[in-house]
Amino acid sequence: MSLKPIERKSLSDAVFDQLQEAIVRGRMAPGAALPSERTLCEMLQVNRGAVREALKRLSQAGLIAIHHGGGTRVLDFKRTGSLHLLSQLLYTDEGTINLRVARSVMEMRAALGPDVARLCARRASPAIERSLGELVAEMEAHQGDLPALQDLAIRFWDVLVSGADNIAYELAYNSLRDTYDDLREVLVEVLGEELRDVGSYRAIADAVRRGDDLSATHVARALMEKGTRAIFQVIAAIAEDAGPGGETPEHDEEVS
Amino acid sequence: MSLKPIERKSLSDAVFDQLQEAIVRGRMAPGAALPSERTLCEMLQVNRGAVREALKRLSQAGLIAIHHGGGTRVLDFKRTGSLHLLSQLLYTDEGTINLRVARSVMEMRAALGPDVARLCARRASPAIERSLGELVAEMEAHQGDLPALQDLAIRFWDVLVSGADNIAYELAYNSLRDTYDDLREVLVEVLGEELRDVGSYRAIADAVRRGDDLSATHVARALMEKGTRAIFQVIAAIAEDAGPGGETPEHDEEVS
DNA sequence: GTTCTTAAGTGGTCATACCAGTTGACCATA
DNA sequence: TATGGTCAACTGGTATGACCACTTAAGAAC
Repeated sequence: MSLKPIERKSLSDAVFDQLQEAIVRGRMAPGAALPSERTLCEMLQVNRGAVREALKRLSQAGLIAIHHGGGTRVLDFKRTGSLHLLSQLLYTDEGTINLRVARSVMEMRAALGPDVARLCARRASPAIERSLGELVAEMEAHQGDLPALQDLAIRFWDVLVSGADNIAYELAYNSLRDTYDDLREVLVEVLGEELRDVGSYRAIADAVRRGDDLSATHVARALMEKGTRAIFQVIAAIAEDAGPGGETPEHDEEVS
Repeated sequence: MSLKPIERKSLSDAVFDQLQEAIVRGRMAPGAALPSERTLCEMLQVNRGAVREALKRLSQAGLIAIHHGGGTRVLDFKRTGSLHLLSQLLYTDEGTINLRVARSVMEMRAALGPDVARLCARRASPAIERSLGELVAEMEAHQGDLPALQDLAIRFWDVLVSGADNIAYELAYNSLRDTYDDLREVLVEVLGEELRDVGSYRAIADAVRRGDDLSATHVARALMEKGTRAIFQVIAAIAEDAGPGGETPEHDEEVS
């Protein structure tokens, strides 16, 4: 039997989640004033410390602005938020996936992936090259086992990103991977063609070993285009289903 | 006369800053145990609430992991941190600029910029198109005034990013812009050639209006390459200065 | 040795008091 | 009218002490 660890949540975490959800979902518009800390205590039935811890976190996340003596207001997270918000934005109130967010993630992946491969080919250390080779070998040993390939592909990119020696890419990748992780089961089939293309992963690993940045870039681009195309087809199909009229989702379309 | 607002800092902010600095600078290695909350109170001479608020924030930022009853440990922020850390990483202990971080930011800018232009050309609303046109007109009216051009260029990208209708790009851009803002004075000269190229901004705005995504992409790429090349020359020169041996900084080189 | 118990230490929660900054109404003065 | 002063009523910020919940490891019991 497979049991999951019990997930515990501190009070301040619960307060944070509730407020973050309200803000990110737009139930509290930018500029709106939050209730005072003491009022929140009453509404949420917790002590002030828990509320303050939550508010401080929201402030740091760029969701609210706290002013000593002057109240607390909601910010426009699209202007002040950071990438880690992606995983919060991915799901809608009803638990369905927000297609616009999913599309955004795939687009960013497609834009950064080739450049990650390029930089890795230029800068990778022997240790990185070896790791990539081992991962590809494992992929070749798991042809057909899609979930295993997905897992290996993620680890492949973990290594590739760290080999690119670009801290901005590493940090951005952390957020993208978090979001992608939430979509794993959904995407394993959609991205099947990309995941099964072990030859391309091999080609990237080889290009990195040779220091052939041009080749690494092109292979990576072609590889990611497979997945991107597949995703966009799915999105278009759902959008068509929900309301015909355009090839892209005009508003927040969803999929369960 | 130009007076700046007095900057105040709450105790928990001060605690947060001190700990974040220690972690990000590597003075506390990943896996190391933090002192207990009560110990930190004594060391920092503040009450426990302030310490807890700071620790909660560090936890959310992916810098530490708090375990109820089991202590608090430092995480590897390169694996768990988010993009907003960039602005913290930009400066070294001595207040000099970390060239590897600066290079990372410029590389990410160069990778995302053209795709932002592409998506904006595909999806921009008439309001966005008009904003871009107005900004370019202002640029043309300020030829030669480099600081003004820099300001307008930032606003140009603000609009372009929001027009791309990609939430991931918007959030990532927030962090990049924060980091870039810290470098404004330093970069205004280095990026002079890029900033003076108002024709390219005009071309992008026009391409967006026409919905010509291909043209928008190419012009944006060419535009950013000017700046990227300039930056890399400066970095190479400094690296050469500090210690000859390679065209890229081998370790954390710095510039005041 | 293995298992259980227990004490010490950790983070989590709570209540209360008071300090510090902001706001707006009101008033005095020029 | 307009400027500045005063004050009361908010707001968030800090402090303290107590207790609860959980983890860990040392020691006792088998």
